[in-house]
Formats: sequence, C-alpha cells, structure tokens
Amino acid sequence: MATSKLQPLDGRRAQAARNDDRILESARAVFVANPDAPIAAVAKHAGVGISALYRRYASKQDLLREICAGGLQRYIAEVERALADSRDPWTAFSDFMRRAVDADTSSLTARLAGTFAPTEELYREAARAQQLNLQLFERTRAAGAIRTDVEANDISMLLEQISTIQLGDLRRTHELRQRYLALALDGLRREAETRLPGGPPGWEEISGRWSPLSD
Amino acid sequence: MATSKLQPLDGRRAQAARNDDRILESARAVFVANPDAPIAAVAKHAGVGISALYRRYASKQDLLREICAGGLQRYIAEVERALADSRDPWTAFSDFMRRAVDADTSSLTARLAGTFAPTEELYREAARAQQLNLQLFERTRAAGAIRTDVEANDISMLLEQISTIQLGDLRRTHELRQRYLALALDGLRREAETRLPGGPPGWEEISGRWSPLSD
DNA sequence: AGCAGAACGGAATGGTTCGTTCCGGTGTTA
DNA sequence: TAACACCGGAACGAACCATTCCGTTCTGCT
Repeated sequence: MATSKLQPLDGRRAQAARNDDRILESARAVFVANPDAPIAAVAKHAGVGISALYRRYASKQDLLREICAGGLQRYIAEVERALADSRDPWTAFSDFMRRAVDADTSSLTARLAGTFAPTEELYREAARAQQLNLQLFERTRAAGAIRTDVEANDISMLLEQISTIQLGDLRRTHELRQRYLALALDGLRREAETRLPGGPPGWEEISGRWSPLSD
Repeated sequence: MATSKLQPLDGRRAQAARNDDRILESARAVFVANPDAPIAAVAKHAGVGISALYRRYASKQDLLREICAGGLQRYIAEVERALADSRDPWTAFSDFMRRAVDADTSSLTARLAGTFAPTEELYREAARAQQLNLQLFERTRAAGAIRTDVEANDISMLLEQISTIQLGDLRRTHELRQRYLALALDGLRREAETRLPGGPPGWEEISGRWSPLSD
C-alpha cells in the first residue's frame, strides 16, 4: 500500500493516488449538487471509469458515508476553530457561520440524510458536532450577542435552510447564501419585542431523519 | 355533464364530484411532501384507483400543472388580500407572510419547478404574482418598515427557504416554519449597520428554473 | 327487467434508470 | 516477458413508474 519511496511517484501508483482525491472531490461536488445523482455522474465528473470508483468503495452507500463523514469532520474542525477564536464571541461566531456556509457541510449532513444507513461512528461524530455546536452557541449567547429566545438547534436549522439555496452557478449560489446568512445573522443578534413562536427543534427531531427512510 | 338538479346528488355522479376534490387535495398533499412521488401514491392517499386519476388528467404533468396553477392562484389571492388590507403596512405585510407560509404555496411553485413544462398561462400567472408581490413589498418598504437593502425578490427567496423546512409531522413542520418566519421577519424589519452582501436575485434567475431540466 | 355507458380498481405492460459486475486492455514491476 | 494493479466502459438485472387495459359495479332510462 504505502510506497516507501518519497519520490514524485510517476507511474500507475501516482495516478491512482491522485484519483483517490479526484474521486472524493467529485463525489462531494456531484452529490452536494444533487443528492441522488447516479454513480456514473461522479465517475464522469472525475474523468474516470466506473470501476475506478468500485475499486475504492464497495458500494454507493460506502461512498456516501465517506463523504458524509468528511463533511462532519470538516464541520467539527470549524467549530473547534471558532471555540479557539479569542476575539469577541459574536465575531468568532459569525465568522464561523460564514465558513460553515461556504464549506457547505450542511448540504452533506442534511440533504443526504436517509439515503444511506449511518454507522455507529457517524452517529457519535454527529453527536460530538452537536455538542461543540452547543458550546459555541452558549458562549456567544452568554456574551449577550444573541437574542435569548433562540436555541442552539435553531442554528443547525438555519444552516440547513441556507444550504438549500441553489440558484445559477456555484459562484452565484455562494454569494446568495452569504446574503441570506447575513440577513439571518442580523436577525439573531438583537432582542426583539416579540418572542419566537413554537419551540426549537430537539436533537431527536434533527437526527431522527438519518436512519430509516419510511415515507 | 352538469346535472340540472339541485338535489343532494347521491349516486355515481356525486361520488365522482366528491372524488374530484379528494384527488386534488391528495395530490397537493402528496406532492408537497415529496415532489417526485409516484402517481400511485396520490391514488392511494385519495383512497381511489389509478384510473380515477387518469379519467381526470391526461398525464402526470397535467395534474402537476393543475396543482401548481392552483397554488399560484392561492398565492395571488393572498397578496391581493394583503394589498387591500388597510391596517399599517407592516402588519398587513407580516400577516401576509404568515398566511403564505401556512398555505405552502412556495413548496408548490418552487419545489415542483422543472418537473413539468409550464404553460404560457402559467408563466403569465407567475409574472402577475411577481408583479403584485413587488407592489406589496414596495408599499411596505416605502412606509419605512423594511430595511432598505432588501429587495422584493428576496422575499420570494425567503419564502422558498422556509418552505424547505420539513421535520416531524405536519403540525410540527408548520410550527417550525412559523418560528423561522418570525425570526426572518424580525431580521427584515430594522435597518442594520452593515449592508447585505451580493445582490438580490433577478426575476430571470428565479423563474429560470421552470422550463427545461438540464442538470 | 334490461341495456348503454359512466366511473372505477387494480393488474399488466413497456420503457427507463441505476447499482453492480465483468471482460478485455494497458502500463508497471520484477 | 510474466504476473499484476488499475482502468474504461459495456452488459446485466432489478426496481420503479407512467400509462394502458380489462373486467366489474352502479345509474339512469326505457
């Protein structure tokens, strides 16, 4: 597996190693754009054959799981980065939100929900993300930067909503998402004279969509 | 066709007339929940056979178009009602938004986009809705009730975003939608110190998703 | 009483869309 | 040059679905 040579790696091996990345990136791009795209679309986007995919992943579900896990890790990394941010809480928080929207991780974790059976590990990672999320949120709210009738899970919902925006090309889509994120952030910031109706979603509600697909 | 009798209408005819409604309602419910549900799902939900559907609509597209047109008319009706509302502009506007979210018309017009070829008439109706929408929006903004860097098309986008929320049963979903609408409305209301990034979507951008489906 | 046909239910049909497998090829390495 | 890792993409088989078709039931009318 691991070639012990540190040389540029030309031949087949190098090509294969490069393909590893191309395939993962393509899969991300394709599935984010269209959660139930066929495997063939991923291969095409990556410029490889179908067998190049099946050499690496035993099934479509495996690939999906991998992508999802990657997104989750990315998300976790961003939250941790925000928690380590020593600037004022609101700045750290809002910067985090902008990064989260750009990274498009909610598209992965939310829009792919139900299309594959989650691993135990995936569940744990999701719970951990949730956990960190809560920490960041509470810190920000404790600093008086967020209206008091909003809860941590509302943040996840907002990110999901924003991730559904899809208009025009990639650039425009990202631009619009940042636009509505900015609007949402302005709404989060200050206290309002009326309390929000309904309760925030519970963790079971949010994570409940993951396992079975019983329409 | 039209039975000239004004009596309760018992027999086959009455049943059929009742089915007309049941089928339309079911189709709405089913397709709003899942835009690419099979025709059979609608039949099942309505408690009728498939042929009862095909007797009324020549094809799935026809049914879809019908549903969509209905949603658009409902939307138009609500905007007109808001325009006729003589209370202060913000109250009229925010009430309208709440009604629009409850009526779930954005789910129809937006999430069904691309699944059928729109009629000329549908286009016209959509343009008309857009037109009225603009009127209502400008009136509200002119009254100083909406931050100045938001545009009319932003409203459509917000409604779309909210219509993507789908969690738990119908009741809970509506509750949550109202929650995030309230948050969004609070964000729309007051001027902020920073201007929104990016530009609002253009009408071509929004309506462009309707005709061909070229993924 | 009996018939024409409206309105249906639901099985059968035919086409399409995929996930997955398989069958050569092509460099690479030893 | 023989064994092999990697691939491209055609072929296969299952699933899914819109639409059609056929047999049945119920109604209104003669």
